[in-house]
Amino acid sequence: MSQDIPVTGYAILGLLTFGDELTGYEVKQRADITLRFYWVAPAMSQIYTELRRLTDHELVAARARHDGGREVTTYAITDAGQAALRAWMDHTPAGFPVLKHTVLLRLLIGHVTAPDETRRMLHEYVDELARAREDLTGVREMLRGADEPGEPFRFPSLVADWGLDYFAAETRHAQRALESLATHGPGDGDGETSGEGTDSPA
Amino acid sequence: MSQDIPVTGYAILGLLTFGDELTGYEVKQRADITLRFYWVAPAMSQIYTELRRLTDHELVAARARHDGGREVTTYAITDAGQAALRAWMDHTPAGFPVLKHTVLLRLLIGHVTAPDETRRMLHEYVDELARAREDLTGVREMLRGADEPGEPFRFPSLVADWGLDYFAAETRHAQRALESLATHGPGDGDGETSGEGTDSPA
DNA sequence: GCTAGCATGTAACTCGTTACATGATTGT
DNA sequence: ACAATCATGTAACGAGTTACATGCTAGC
Repeated sequence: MSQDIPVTGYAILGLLTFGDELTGYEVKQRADITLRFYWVAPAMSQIYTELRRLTDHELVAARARHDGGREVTTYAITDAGQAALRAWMDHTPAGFPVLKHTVLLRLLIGHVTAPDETRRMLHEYVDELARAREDLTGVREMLRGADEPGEPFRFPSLVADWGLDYFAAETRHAQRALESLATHGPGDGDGETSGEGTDSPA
Repeated sequence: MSQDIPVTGYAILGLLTFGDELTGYEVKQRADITLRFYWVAPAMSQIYTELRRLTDHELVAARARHDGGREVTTYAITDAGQAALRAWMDHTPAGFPVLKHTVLLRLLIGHVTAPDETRRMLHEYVDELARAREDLTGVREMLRGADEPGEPFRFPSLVADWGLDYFAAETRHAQRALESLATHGPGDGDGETSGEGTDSPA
């Protein structure tokens, strides 16, 4: 029944399972600190579109509130919404994650540009990874105190830890690539060519 | 000049920098073994659309051939295409990779379903990762013999190694999550709760 | 008085997908 | 002969983006 909800719709529905009743604006804020790391940070307009669709399907209930004199609409998940979310979790395959890795895409065709350019790109990526780790660490800290089994932020904490490990791993991979590129920089051609690119890390 | 080419267009352009002149069909095959792991595996129709656009911009040259009696069109990158690709590499930021991680998305809201369901999902993910590693290992083997600095598959090899490490890391992360979930399975509540979720892997 | 943040939407557009349609060639 | 693979496209559609438009409230 009603299979026509995009994944982002379920993601938003999921954000509404953590207790509170949120405005579209607040949903966006939550998405920006959680979803953005391993799903997407949907545009505001997309949030409202999705909330509209979920309301039409009666998976969320919209309620008009008065915050001061201003009209705001808050959204809460309904019982039907809980059921639909669970059905989606249990009966549709998760599928394999999709990586749109712009850095790896460019590294793949590194031969079309100067080595320095590629190294610069990798260094920038390492810097951005550091920033991402800081941000996610901040989020992780916010979850402390309610991250034990049975507590509300148990799963978000699991995911945040996974994400932090992922960023750490990416940093290592980028650094390894940089090392591999550094041994053949400008005015540098010899040294042992046999034993540094095949660490066999598995 | 002519900034209106989507990233997938540049990706295809990049595939054409490895020497040969390819048909749309062959581009698709190349994309399926390389791009699919860290970018996308574009649909055939998308490949043709993109080749059409690149031809219009004169970044690739289409040539009608006769393979037997059948008309086939092969595409080769032009000098302008080389220049455009290099300009894109050097003057547009790579940006941060986007992860559409369906497994993590579902893990985030693990509290809406049964623990067994979440564990099943993670086990399936581990299985799929194993298959992906096999596939990518096969690709990696094909690159051997031309993966030294200066050789054509140097960068693709770097990327394949990165990808293999990434899959290995994901497998570890999934297994860690499984362990963390297993300690509180049905009819199982003790064991040490203090020293297994905070390995601090950095 | 002004700016920044809160709050909600519409319109145009692009990328990319699935479904459909066609036909030739090669191997069994 | 028949199926699988090679090869090329069109059409409809969907998800998500940017740009635009509006207005309120709180703090400086």
